[in-house]
Amino acid sequence: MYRTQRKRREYEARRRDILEAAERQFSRHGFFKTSMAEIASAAQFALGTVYRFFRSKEEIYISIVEAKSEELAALLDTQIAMARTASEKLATFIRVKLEYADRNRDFFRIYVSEWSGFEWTIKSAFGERIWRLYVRQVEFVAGLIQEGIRRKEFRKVDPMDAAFALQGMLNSTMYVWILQPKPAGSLVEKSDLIRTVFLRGIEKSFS
Amino acid sequence: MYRTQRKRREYEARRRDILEAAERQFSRHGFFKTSMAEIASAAQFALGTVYRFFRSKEEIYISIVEAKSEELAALLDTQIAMARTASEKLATFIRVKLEYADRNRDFFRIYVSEWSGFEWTIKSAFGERIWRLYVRQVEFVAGLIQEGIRRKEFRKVDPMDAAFALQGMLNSTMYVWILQPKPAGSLVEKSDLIRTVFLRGIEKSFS
Amino acid sequence: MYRTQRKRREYEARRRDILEAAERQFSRHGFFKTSMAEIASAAQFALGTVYRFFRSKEEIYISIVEAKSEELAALLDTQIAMARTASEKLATFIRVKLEYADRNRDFFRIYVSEWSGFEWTIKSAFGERIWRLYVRQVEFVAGLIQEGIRRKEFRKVDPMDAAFALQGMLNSTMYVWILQPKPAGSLVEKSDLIRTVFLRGIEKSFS
Amino acid sequence: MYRTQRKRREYEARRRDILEAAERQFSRHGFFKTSMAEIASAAQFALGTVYRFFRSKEEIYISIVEAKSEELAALLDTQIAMARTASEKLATFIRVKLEYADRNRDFFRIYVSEWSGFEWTIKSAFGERIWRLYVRQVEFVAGLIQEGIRRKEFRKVDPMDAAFALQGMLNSTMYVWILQPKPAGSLVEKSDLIRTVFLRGIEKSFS
DNA sequence: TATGAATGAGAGTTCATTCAT
DNA sequence: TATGAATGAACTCTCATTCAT
Repeated sequence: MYRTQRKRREYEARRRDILEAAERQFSRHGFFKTSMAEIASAAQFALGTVYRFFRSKEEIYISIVEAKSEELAALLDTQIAMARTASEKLATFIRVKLEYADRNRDFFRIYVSEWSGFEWTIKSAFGERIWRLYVRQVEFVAGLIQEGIRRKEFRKVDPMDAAFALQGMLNSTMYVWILQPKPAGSLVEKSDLIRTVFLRGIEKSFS
Repeated sequence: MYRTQRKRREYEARRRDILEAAERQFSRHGFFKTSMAEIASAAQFALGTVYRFFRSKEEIYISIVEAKSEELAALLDTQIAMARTASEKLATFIRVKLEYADRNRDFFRIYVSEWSGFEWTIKSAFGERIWRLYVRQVEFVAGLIQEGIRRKEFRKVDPMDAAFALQGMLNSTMYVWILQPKPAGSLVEKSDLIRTVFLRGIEKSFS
Repeated sequence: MYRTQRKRREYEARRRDILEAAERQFSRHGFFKTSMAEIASAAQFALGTVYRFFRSKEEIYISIVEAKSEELAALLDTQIAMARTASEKLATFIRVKLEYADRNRDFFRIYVSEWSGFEWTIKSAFGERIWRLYVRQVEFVAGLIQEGIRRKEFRKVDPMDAAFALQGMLNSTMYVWILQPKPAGSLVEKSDLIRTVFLRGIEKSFS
Repeated sequence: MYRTQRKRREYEARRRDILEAAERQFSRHGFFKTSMAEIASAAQFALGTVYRFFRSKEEIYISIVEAKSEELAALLDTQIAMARTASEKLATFIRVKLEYADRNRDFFRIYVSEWSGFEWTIKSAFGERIWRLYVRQVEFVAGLIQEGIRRKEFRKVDPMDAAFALQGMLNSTMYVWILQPKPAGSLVEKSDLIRTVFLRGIEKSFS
């Protein structure tokens, strides 16, 4: 039993090593220009070993996106639970997402791609899984907006449309920051602007 | 001279044919999954002929982006010139860009990629040209915002940050619309939401 | 038109070159141990060039079998047409097939495999095409036997069973001869035995 | 001593388990398309364990052929010893071999390959061992024919040539039967035809 | 100028075999 | 002794680019 446990832990550790190496390579050269040989070598494994953990390159890519999405989702759940009003919840969402991107710069190189220009080049089954993850997050935001409308905090807007717009502001902001070779200052600094613009945009009255 | 002119016109026509064919293919299968043979065949040219007009596949890709960017820039210049206040100018910007995306759905499959997840997979020299095009448009918007601040229409926000945020809202909205297999309704319908949210977000007082 | 004709001829010539090289390699090392790189190199072409002519390795294999099968079938038709009695026709069949094997030793290394141990390792679609070719030849022989029975030359035997048995005698004989590193004497010499044994086996009376 | 004996028995049992599993897999997917992992898993052993019993995949393949050959040889010896005339002995040979194939359909998928199209794909040393097994059986039959000639039962034919021809008839018949997805009737039924044809072919006078 | 056959580096993936546990 | 994770050479196939015609 102990032995099985230990084996399992080691397996998970190796799997994580590969994912981290792949994340690094993908973020540097993109999905298509990163070869399995590069990933293996960056993870300090033989090529064949990588295939013990992942069926294909696409499987690696999607595993990265899924893992990070779940981590972020958990983070959001915890933090947002502590906010009262819908406005506060949205403000928390904005801040936590930007903080997370700040700490996971490599990954967000890919995550931004998640919702743009990537998935139709990948076998549709995979593309779909990623798209679903994205939509889930947007729906989560739409729920917060909906709640705010019900509570008369926000004006009557289409929650999904507004949620997509907010995601766009965040992603665009993140993207700009990510592309800068030497990012000047932290990404979190930008959260003020986005919060102010978006909340003023949908709130009924202003503080 | 006349003959040279005609030749030049024919050359340009062929070049455009190839770009249009490539645009179609790229938008369907993505940059990496589109082969030069496909482009040539879609443009009704021999493979070798394509190479008489473009040095490489990347050259084609960037040429598409440049051509469309210029077309859109020209359109924006004309239309915005007719607006008075900064608010009106931004509203025009939002409307014209969405209208243009509406009419160029194929291209925007790629254009959205322009500012996300694509360019670092392409030789940096090319990536840079595309990035510059993007920044130029953002600077154009930042200029409009700057002007609004000067005229006391807008609150004091960082013009570039605000401009990037607006681009993000637009791109995100476009992206969602583009991904729908059968786009329900026109993209222009969404311009109301974006205009309201963004302008309310940065305006000093509200109409 | 002339140019097209010439191109076509050159295309066919290259195609034949590849088939001949592949035949040589297959017969030496077997289907699975022969790599496309080997075939290309033996045919004096670059690896990619081979793929201009054949979609896959299996496509090459089946093309060889088909080409030879057709050649042999044509030969049999011509020669058998000149025989009168069913016995003479069967004798001709035996002789022509052995002569053909004598002249196409390399190929028959593969052809014998055609009806043994090979096809279930190959994608069934291909296996089927080969199996059909084999059955067609057996049916041809069964037709000759049937005719002999009708003419009262042969005893009443199941024509297909008898035809399979004859093919077996021929293939086995061929196989033995093929496997000998330095074949002692010609294969045709063996046709006397097979003819005598088989015809005595099914004829009503004996000359 | 007892303990050693038991160990030996267990060793042999494991070895046999592996051979049986391999036989099943080979007959289903062919030699090359069967992986060692499949064999191990089918035999309910770990991959590494298989290598404790057999040096290589080829070693397994040849071991199967050898085991079956010996089993068949023993069977033939016993049964043929009970026959008197050479004709009867040959008839017994035909019947026993077909019966054996009937009971060992899986194996004969491979055994037919034994004498066709397979061995030159395998390292020659192995191919030779198999070839020797085959020749030994043919020589056995040739001996029976020789005896028949000496006893004036058969006409003067080349015993080896005739033996190869008989093997061919048998193998071809077996092959056809094996390839049928749902074998109609038993293989033994076909022995009448082969016996009649072959014996009439070589006998001096007819019963 | 236009062509498209030829090229070959490089991709993703498999699997027989080894060896530390 | 039994295990199965690790290995990496070898495979089939793709496609951007070149260049003789």
